[in-house]
Amino acid sequence: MLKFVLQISNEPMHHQLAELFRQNIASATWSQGDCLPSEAELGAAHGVSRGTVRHALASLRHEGLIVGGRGKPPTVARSVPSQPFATFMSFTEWAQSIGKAPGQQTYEIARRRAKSETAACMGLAVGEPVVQLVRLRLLDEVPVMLERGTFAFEVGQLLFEFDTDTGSIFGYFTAQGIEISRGKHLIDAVSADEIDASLLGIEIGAPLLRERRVTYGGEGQILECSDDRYLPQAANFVIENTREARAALARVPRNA
Amino acid sequence: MLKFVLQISNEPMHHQLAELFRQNIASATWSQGDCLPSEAELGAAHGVSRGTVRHALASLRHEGLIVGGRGKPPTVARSVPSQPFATFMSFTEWAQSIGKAPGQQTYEIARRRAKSETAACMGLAVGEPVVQLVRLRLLDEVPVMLERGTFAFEVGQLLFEFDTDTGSIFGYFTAQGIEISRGKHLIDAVSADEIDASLLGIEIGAPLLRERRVTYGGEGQILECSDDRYLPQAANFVIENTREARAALARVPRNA
DNA sequence: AAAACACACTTGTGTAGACAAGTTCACCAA
DNA sequence: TTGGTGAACTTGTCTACACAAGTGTGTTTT
Repeated sequence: MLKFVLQISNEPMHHQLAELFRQNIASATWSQGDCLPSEAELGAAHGVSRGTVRHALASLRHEGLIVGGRGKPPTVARSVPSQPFATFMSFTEWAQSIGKAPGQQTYEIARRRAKSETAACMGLAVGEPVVQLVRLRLLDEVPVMLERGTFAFEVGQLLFEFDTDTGSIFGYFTAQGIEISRGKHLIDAVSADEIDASLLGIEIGAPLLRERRVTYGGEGQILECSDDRYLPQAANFVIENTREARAALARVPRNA
Repeated sequence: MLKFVLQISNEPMHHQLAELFRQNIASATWSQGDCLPSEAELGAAHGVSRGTVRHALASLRHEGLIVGGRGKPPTVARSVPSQPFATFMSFTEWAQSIGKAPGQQTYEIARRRAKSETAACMGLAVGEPVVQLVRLRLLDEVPVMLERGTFAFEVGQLLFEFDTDTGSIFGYFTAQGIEISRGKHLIDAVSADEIDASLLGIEIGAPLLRERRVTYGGEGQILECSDDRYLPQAANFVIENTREARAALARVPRNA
């Protein structure tokens, strides 16, 4: 641990400390079950006040990475940090994070008038313009997921100036200054229909892990509604929850 | 808003404030998009320091309930709070929270020696004793989920003194003083096999939403590994993530 | 009318201190 | 040897303060 290394960046000190602590956990410098150094020790080591140390540790507690109570330092609850927002929201970034080559084949991109189901999801009136896309996603050239996306027209029209076969829409939007702030994901399972089966190379009726996502911009406006169908033998979702750190996670009943 | 009402409980003030704020959001007293009162106003209203208000607001930020930055009060990001730990971990408690009658039919409960796959999941040696259970779960008498659970012997043996047809194992363990501290959930999709199909009343090969869960005790020991298979038309998982609040959530590749 | 500036107010960061609640270990008495 | 006690240390809660960074509004200048 280098003293004062944290001052090189302009980031708030408690952010830098939290990131350093996450790295210590991910690299097994602090292993699962290990006690962390005391707050006083961490403060002395980094030249910050106890309050700043506590602020950083609070973030880790909220992520469920550390647990503990009064009288003894926290212990590492688990060794795998949660995925950053961008890694989860962007297939391309995720692929790269696991050391695989992302690939995409666009089967269609079209401007359309929203039908009733789409309009409901997008918070639009029926008939308003949207941009829709069907795209196969691959890892190391192997089909993994079929993506059906519907974009609000204001952002979707930008996609006609972007080659959707070359990479990440998330990344492209971000580069265009579009703020992507929040995602809501509904996870269920469906049978592969004819299109799924044909593009993913599987039998009609095979089970697919479906993620329906609503993506929100910085003002809370809906940017995208999508339906991503994963081969379950290729990708899954992992969620951890603890009694101490509420996860933004719920099991919900279906009305049908 | 009643001044000083928060002092009636022994809970730390910042916890009480956070809970009050969550209720304000859930009850739409503060609606999505609304600005919250300023920190100074909240502090004056509740007779606490600004630091305590900020501590409570930090919890809400970590849960993704509120967003915002310098110069103006935070706004409500969404109106649905995350599910409490116990509600997510306990089918019975979840059912009750959505106003449905939970039901369960135990098809088998047995003490066995762990086979290699089970041993690996439980962190045991092959051949060590475990308690295994197959149970159908119902909502308002309608089959919803088939649960296959494997319990560490130390806790699983208690189930032979409990009627698993009457209710919640989570609740029973808690009442027996067993601390349940953390859950790890892997979500994928499978085809219904013969047992699934027979007990859930569906066709062989129909898609099921599978949740494989590892449940940890207070010392980090594994209490249970389970395989829950939901009818996707009955229940799904909803997850929200934001750029500001890291969720303990990841998409992960499968090796097969 | 539009742009720039000043000011009051807001949140975010960081420090410091006090005290309560809890843990651990050494020492002493039974 | 075992159990109890006290001290040192730990974390958790709460308050107070200072300053930076940002927002919104009113006033002045162009």
